[in-house]
Amino acid sequence: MNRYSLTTTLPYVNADPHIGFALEIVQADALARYHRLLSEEVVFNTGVDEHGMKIWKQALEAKLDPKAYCDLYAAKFDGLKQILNLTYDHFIRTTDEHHVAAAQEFWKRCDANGDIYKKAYSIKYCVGCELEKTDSELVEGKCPIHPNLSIEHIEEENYFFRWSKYQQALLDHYAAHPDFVVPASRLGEIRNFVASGLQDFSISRLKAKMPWGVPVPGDDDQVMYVWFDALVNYISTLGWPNTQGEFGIFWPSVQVAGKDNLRQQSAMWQAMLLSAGVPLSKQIFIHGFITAEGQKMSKSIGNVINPYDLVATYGTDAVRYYLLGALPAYEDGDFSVSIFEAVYASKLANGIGNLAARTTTMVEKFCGGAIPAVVEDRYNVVDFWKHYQEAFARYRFDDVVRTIEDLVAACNRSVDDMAPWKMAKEGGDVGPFMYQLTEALRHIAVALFPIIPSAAERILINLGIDPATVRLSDAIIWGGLKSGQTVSKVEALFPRREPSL
RNA sequence: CGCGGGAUGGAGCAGCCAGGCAGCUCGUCGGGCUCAUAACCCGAAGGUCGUCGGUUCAAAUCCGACUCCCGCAACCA
Repeated sequence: MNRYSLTTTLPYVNADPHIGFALEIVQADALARYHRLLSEEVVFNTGVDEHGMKIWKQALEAKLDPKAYCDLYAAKFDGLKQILNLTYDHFIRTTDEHHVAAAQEFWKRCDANGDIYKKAYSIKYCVGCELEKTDSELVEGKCPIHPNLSIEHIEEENYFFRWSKYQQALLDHYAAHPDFVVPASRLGEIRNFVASGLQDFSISRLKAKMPWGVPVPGDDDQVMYVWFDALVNYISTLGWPNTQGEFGIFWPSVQVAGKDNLRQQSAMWQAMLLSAGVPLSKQIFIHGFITAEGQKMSKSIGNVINPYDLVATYGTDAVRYYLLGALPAYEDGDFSVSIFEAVYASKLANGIGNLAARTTTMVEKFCGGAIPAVVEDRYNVVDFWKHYQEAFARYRFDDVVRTIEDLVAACNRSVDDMAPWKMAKEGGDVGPFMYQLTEALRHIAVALFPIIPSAAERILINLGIDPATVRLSDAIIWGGLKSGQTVSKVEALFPRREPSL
C-alpha cells in the first residue's frame, strides 16, 4: 500500500487560532482526505509550538505556570479539529516528553557532526522594554517605544548552528528536485536567498534569562532556542529517533507552510536534517496570506478573523469551500464577507445544493425513486478526473474546486437541454438522461469529499452509497450507480441565507 | 542598487510558467424554463488586460524601462 505523510507547521501558542492557520490546516486536511481516497495509508500531523520567550513572558503575566498556559491554547488549536472537520492523526505539542527527548537527540547528532559551536555575540537590549531587540525592530538605532533611551549591547554566549556549511548541499538539492518547493516561484526565492550566503544562526538561550525551553544536552546553563526544537516535531511525531515505527515507513513527509515560513522550512530545517543525517522532507507547499477586506489582519485594526466565529455563522463546509476554492492557492487572497456570501449563494446554495436537490427530486418524480438502467457518459468524466487529479498534484485547490464547478454547470446546462419534465409529459423515456445526471452527481459528490466532506457524504448517502467505502480507483469509473438503487431527495444542503449588511 | 507579490469590463478574481478567439462570480438589461433552495438555462451591454518600448505571423502572456499599491526584511516562533 502506498503511504503518504504530511504536516502543517506548528502555530505558536501566543494567540488564538487565526483564519490564516485555518487555511493551512484545511489545505492539509484536503490533501490527507484526497490521499486516503486514493487508498493510501496516511499520517497527518499538526500540533502546537510551546516554548520560547514570548510564551514564558505571557504565562508570567497571566500568573500561570507556562505549561498550564500552553494547555489553554493547545486546547483552542485542537478545537479546530471539530469545527473544521479535520482528520489529523497526530497533534504534537513541543512540550511532549517524546518530542523533548527527540529534540535533544537531534541536537546531539548535529553536534556529533561538528555543526554546533559556542560563540559570543552581542545582543541589542532595550532597558525600557526589558527586551532584546532585533535590527528590524529598531528605528534609527533606537527602540521606537523608548527613543530617549539608548540601546545597550550585551555580550552573551550561545550555541550556533553551522548553517553556512550546507549552502551548496541545499542548492544542489533544489537543483536536483525542481518540485521540492511549490510553487516554483517560492523555490526560486529560497534558491536566491541561499545562494546569497548563509549565516550561522543561534540555537540556544541562557537558561537564567529564559528557562522555558528544551535543555541543551550537556550544558545546564542553556536551553534550545525555540526554532531548533520546534522543527524537530516533523520527525519526532513519527517516533524518531526510533526508526522502526512510523518514521521508518512514513518519512519523508510533505510539509504545508505559509510564505513567512519559507526560509525556516525549506532552508534551515533542511540543513538541520542534512546535519543530523536524516533524509530531507519530501516536498514543501507554500501558501499565501489572507487579508481581511483588503487590509492586513492585525489586532490593532481589530479585523482579525476568527475561524470559530465564521463556522458558527456559515457552517464548516462553507468555510472550507471558501478557503480552498475562493482563494488563490499560490498567492495571497482576501477574505471579505460580501464575497464569502456571494460564493455561498452562487456556488453552494444555487450550484451544488440546488443541483443535488433538483436531480434527486427528478429521480423521485420521473423514475419512481430508483436509479434507471446504466447508459453511457455524456459529461466526459475521464477528463474531469484528469483535471481534478492534476490540480491536486500541484496543490491547486482553487483549480480542484473550479473543475467541480464546471461539471456542476455542465449538469445544469444539460438539464435545460434535455428538459426531462417535458419528455415525461410527452411520454418519452427520461431514464437514460436521468441516469447520466444522477451518475454525474455521484462523481461530483466523490470529488467534493476532500473539500466539503459533510455535504459530500450527505449526497452519497442519499444516492445509496456508503461514503466509507468510496475509493477513487473505482469511484471515477462511469457506471458506479447501479440500476434499481433507491434514491432519496437531498434536502437543502446549503439553505439560502439572507445577505447580511 | 535588500526580497517578494499585485495592477485584466461597475466590484472581486482567473488566465501568464509552456504566446494562438479575453474567461469566471457578483451587478445591470432582455428572453426562456417550471425538475429544483424565487433556484436553473440562453442572449446583450460593458475591457486601449497600469504606462512606454522591444521580440514575434501572433503578446494579458516573453524581454527591457517606468508608475502606482501591498507584504516581508533572518535569531521576530
